[in-house]
Amino acid sequence: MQQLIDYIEQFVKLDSETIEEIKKLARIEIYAKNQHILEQGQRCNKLWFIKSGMVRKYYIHERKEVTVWIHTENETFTSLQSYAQNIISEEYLQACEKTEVISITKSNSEKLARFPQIMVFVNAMMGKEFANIDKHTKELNQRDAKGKYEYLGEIAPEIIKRAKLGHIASVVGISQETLSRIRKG
Amino acid sequence: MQQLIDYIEQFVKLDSETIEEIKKLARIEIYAKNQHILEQGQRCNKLWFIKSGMVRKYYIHERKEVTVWIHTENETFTSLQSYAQNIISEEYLQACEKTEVISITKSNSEKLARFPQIMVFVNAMMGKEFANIDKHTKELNQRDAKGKYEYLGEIAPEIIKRAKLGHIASVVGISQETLSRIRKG
DNA sequence: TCCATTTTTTGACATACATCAAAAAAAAAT
DNA sequence: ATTTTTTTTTGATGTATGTCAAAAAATGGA
Repeated sequence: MQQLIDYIEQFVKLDSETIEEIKKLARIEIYAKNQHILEQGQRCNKLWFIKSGMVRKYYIHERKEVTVWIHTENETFTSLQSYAQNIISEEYLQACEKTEVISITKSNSEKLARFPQIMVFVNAMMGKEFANIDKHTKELNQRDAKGKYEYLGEIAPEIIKRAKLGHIASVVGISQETLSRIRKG
Repeated sequence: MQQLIDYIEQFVKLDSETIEEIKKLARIEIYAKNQHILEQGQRCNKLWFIKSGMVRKYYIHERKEVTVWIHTENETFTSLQSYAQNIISEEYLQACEKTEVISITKSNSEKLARFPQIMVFVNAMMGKEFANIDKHTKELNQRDAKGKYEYLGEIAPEIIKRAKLGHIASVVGISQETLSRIRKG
């Protein structure tokens, strides 16, 4: 649990009461390699923080998987559309490796909302996340296949190192074969 | 000003005190065709709502303009990276037509934050905006040039009708020539 | 109304990348 | 250790779309 506290404290200092409350409301979950954390059609009512492992977010388009993003240690994730709007998810969340996460349910996170520090954290995190997505989308659009791959390497080296070729290719929107050729040189 | 009130009330009912405060803190601004509302390098400290007209958000990449989005009546806009993180903007905001907007400065919007209804509105709007960008990015990536154009037509018919060819092409990430050919049939 | 500027269209051409299929390599299972 | 399955690599081929350049059309000003 300490890892999550440390993560939050990068954004905002927490007092002990708030820390206690977080500890009370958060849960540890463990997923095996390839196990799904969330499946398409389910309602996503949790936020997760990765203690260890790797999680892939993807959806199916015309019978093919499209990997949206891959998260690693000390990152948070959720299926945002589903979580924020309480609709069923179009996305799957899947552990790529044996993965240990800390989860907070939506109703528990709403209990935390009365702690002002938590709201500051949530807003800061959302703002940062939003700005990042915005930036990455622009960067990827402007580059050719090699450039896309290299850009991903800059902003997310862990993905490049640990994820499978096909998943990486899908994240940046190129074919697996093209990525294989790029890697050769 | 009533237009903005109506817009907010789509998300949340406002009491008269809150309405008065909004009226006090918001300002009307008028921009001529092609006039810039924000330039690259400036800090963006306002949120805007369009009463009438059309606003283009773009940035320069390798000496060429890349149009990010085009907003029309009854929409809000800002340069989010700059506004949220208080950094200088990489984006320009430009009126495509004679445009009338309602603006609220960041410091004034922070004054409004003590009205709970306003916070509900801001969160709902941000969540919706976030989910939209997420969705549109995915949709556009999956389609060919014609499909991209048609998708834009579905989600933003006003853009298709009123914006210039080159700007529309840039929004969906295809060349102006290709879009011209698509339109021919 | 005519001229100047901007925007759109058209044509010719080049190429980056997807796709399909099959081989090779790596990982997992027995 | 062998076999099976999964993942990655390699080769051959096709095509959608970008780019460049010039003409046509539309727009706006004087």
